[in-house]
Amino acid sequence: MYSVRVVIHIDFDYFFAQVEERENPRIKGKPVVVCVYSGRSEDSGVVSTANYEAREHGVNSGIPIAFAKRKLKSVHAVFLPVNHTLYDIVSERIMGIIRKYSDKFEQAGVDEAYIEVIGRSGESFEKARELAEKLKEEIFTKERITCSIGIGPNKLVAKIAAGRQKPNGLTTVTPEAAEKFLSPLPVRELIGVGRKTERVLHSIGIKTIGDLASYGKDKLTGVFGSSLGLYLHNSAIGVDKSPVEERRKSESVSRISTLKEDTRDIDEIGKVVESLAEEVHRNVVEEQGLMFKSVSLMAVMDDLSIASRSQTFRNPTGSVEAVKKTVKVLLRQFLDQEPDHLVRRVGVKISNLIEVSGQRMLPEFA
DNA sequence: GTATGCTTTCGGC
DNA sequence: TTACGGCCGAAAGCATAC
Repeated sequence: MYSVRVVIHIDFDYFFAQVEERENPRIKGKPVVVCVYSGRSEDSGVVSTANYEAREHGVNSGIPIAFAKRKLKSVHAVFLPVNHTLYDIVSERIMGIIRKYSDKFEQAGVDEAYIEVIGRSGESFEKARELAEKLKEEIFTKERITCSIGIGPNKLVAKIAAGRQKPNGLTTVTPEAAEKFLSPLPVRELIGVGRKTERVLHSIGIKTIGDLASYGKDKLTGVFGSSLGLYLHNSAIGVDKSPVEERRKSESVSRISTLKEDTRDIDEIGKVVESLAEEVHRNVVEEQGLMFKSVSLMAVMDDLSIASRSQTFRNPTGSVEAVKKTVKVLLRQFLDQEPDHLVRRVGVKISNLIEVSGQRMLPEFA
């Protein structure tokens, strides 16, 4: 029985743009910008991922494409549309390599994974580092993709470690070093600390993870309650017992699309919503063989404000009609409740996914 | 008072 | 002129239960 775990977090560097560089090495060295074009006009849309050359010019994820083009006007930059099919294939191949190095494996998104390597590294962080070096090398040799790796005693420390040296980095934090490693970092780096919690922490003089660690467990539970308080205290001292475990591909499936123009015409929006409903249903029920309990409608208004409405059923269902009917009801409600804005983008989400124990569903119930 | 579960919003990539 | 995706899980806010 090992009491010390060795957890490795692997994060593929600027993944989408790096895959594009790999597919066409001639673009390497130039700024590469992978874009999501919305189709509304020539350059409408945003930047998904940019390589480091583009980032030097201030081009980062999420900025409008037109903005990025302006910033890169004077240099020879490459703008490409996203190609998710390609990135998924490359991701799966790399995940396959990572899995070979692991005793426990957990994928965390398309470009991230955790592994636990206890048996192979014999509790030695030195050995884990050698393993990680080999892993990086195999990924690069076979797939021509670099990644940044963090090694730590748990997922929390490994993940933060991986973020310290990018791109193509490798950072090891031993259990003894964990607390000192975390202590200067801002509390916001911890999972569980969002804007609101950060503000509360700041108000009681806690800015860094070190401040949090020395604040005292009891005082902390006094402020945040025993559950969150204890969680924060443990995180601050580098303690995280959450297991590395294989998980379902995702907890929810959603599709969103940008309307041809801003509108509040319920029939116009309804048509789009219906086809999104069919898409998410196909993915969840037909492709993944799951049932679900919740259906949500999401909307982005003309001022880019975001709103959503959802409904949870008492029992799981696999019915496409249930999805279509629910989103239409939610859409009608939503338009009544938001009289002041036009709708720019609209989306449908299915969540609360339920495994259907091996049984194939009868078509009449699907 | 705290835990739990649901809904909505936030924020990272 | 000022530009603006598509996902996902985390965080926050609230209601209810114990």
